[in-house]
Amino acid sequence: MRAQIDQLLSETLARYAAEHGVDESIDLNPQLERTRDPKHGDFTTNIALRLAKPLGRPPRELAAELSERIPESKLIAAVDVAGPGFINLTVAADAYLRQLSDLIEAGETYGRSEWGANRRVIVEYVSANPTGPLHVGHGRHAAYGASLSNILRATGHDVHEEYYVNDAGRQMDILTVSVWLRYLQALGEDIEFPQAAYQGEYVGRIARELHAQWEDRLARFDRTSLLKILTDPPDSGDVLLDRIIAAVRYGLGDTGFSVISNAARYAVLDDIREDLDEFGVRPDNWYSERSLTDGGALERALQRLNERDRLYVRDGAVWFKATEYGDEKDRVVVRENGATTYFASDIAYHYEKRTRGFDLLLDILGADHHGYVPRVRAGLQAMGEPGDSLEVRLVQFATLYRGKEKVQMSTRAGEFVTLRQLREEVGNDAARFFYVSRSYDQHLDFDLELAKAQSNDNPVYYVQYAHARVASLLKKMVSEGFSLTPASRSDLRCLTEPAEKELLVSLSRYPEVIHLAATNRAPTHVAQFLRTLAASFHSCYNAHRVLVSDDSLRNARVALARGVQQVLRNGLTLLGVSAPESM
RNA sequence: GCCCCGAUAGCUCAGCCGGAUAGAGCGUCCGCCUCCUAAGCGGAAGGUCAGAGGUUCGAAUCCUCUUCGGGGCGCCA
Repeated sequence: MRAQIDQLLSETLARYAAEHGVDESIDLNPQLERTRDPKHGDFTTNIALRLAKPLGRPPRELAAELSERIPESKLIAAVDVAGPGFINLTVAADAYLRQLSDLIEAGETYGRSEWGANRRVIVEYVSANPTGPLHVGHGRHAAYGASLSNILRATGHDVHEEYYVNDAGRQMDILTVSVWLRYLQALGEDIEFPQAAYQGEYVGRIARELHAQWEDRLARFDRTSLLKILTDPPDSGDVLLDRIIAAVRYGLGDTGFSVISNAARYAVLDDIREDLDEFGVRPDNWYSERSLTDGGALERALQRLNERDRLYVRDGAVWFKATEYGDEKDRVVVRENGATTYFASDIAYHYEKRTRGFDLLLDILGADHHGYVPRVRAGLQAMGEPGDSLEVRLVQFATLYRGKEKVQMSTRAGEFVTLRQLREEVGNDAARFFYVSRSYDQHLDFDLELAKAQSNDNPVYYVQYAHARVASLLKKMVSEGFSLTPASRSDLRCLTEPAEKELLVSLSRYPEVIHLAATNRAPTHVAQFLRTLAASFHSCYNAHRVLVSDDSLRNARVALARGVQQVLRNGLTLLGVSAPESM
């Protein structure tokens, strides 16, 4: 609806510009908006106000001249000039009724568009290290990334969802020795478990499974030097861990070490996969960082950078000339000890995404990565890819509260509330909705007490209830012997109450909301819209009986209720929230 | 020191590309079920949009500075 009116205005402006020889440099975007106050009609444009100065005309006169040139359309019932020079447009009542019929006809496809023109987008999100269960912060990323992917898909993008598995590097080694030390304890060895190692309960569980399978065969080597490290630890936890890693790797050999490492990784990844799956989050692909090394992609990427003269050696390390692409400083890609950095993997990974044919690489990252963005973009550019093929959305932190008290979270210390715990407490629907009810770029305070209380504070029930109410209404209609007769245009003309008009307007806005949500990468717009729509529905439902004896009026109101139900369901589905038939 | 995010009703937050009288929920107070689900609805009270400048016909919205919060700045990932 909005697009059609936009078109009318563009024609008007083009016509006016041609008649008066308007300079081409002047922005003729009509800036069409929905009105907030029904007294101002349905749509308004400020174009006369904005053009008044460049054209040297009084805004109200200009508005009047433009109004006269708006083409005849059965969409528009009235055009008024108001206030300082707004042009207010009143949409013909029948246009809304037509929209309602179209909506019911379109069903689950209502709101979809081809706007994205099949642009290939890869959305990378969550990508948590497989060193422990997902916590509440990851849940926000999961809900956001999955909902955004759905919205982009609904607006005609070719979307591929991916989870990048950071399964290489030191963190995995720390997990490995954490498991191994617990395994030693399972064997009955009396050792001090280091503070710096992973404390979580799952570490012990993996260790016990290893013990059951391997008995003592993963500890058959001389452990005296290792035990000495543990009984007389260095001050730094990191140094301690490095020594333990070296000692365990030496004692077990690469093969033995990778038995532990693989067991730990698979156990944690399986848990993450299952957790996300239950949360309705299902990436199309899990991309292993190790596969970059094993498949040679990392090596090839570094080689390519070298061929392009973007690397140099200093202090025994290999550096990438990130400053040449606007980064603050150059960055290390190969450390003095010969190990490649996480950043090196990321250059290779992002380049690899481009070679898979994606037009847009959309990364959903934590806000703590903001300093990281320029260098990844620099990496892409240095590889010969356009810098704007990378788009990064930084999700602000979710802070957890228990009532007034902030819950400290640290993966390594094992002090966290897991996503799974959260889901079990508040339910998947509430969690999904709650996570996207705040804009991704704002801090989110997640109060467990409040979420656990299952009070009416949680807006998901409110929206779902509206959906269930319609379902109940339709059942009631059948049990009272009314037939579901599609409403004719003349039936629909019975919808004359202000509350009904408000609903019709709301329903016609839905496609615009989806479009806006896609443009701004903001599923929250959908969530906010659903709350507003549900509120309008509850209000209307309370004021006007649907199952009245008058056939025309009943058919019309049933159609309106079905329209509401359809839009609620479509919106909830995009957010990964169920639309229950009864509550 | 540099960078990112924020400050809107007692609390938690919406507020689109700058637009007409700044909204909702919770809480408080007063009402509504012999009637389609009361997980609902109606009404009342509640505001220096952190502060100060600036741009503009017009600023909660854009720019600058200040204050106060949250986070980040590694040959970690």
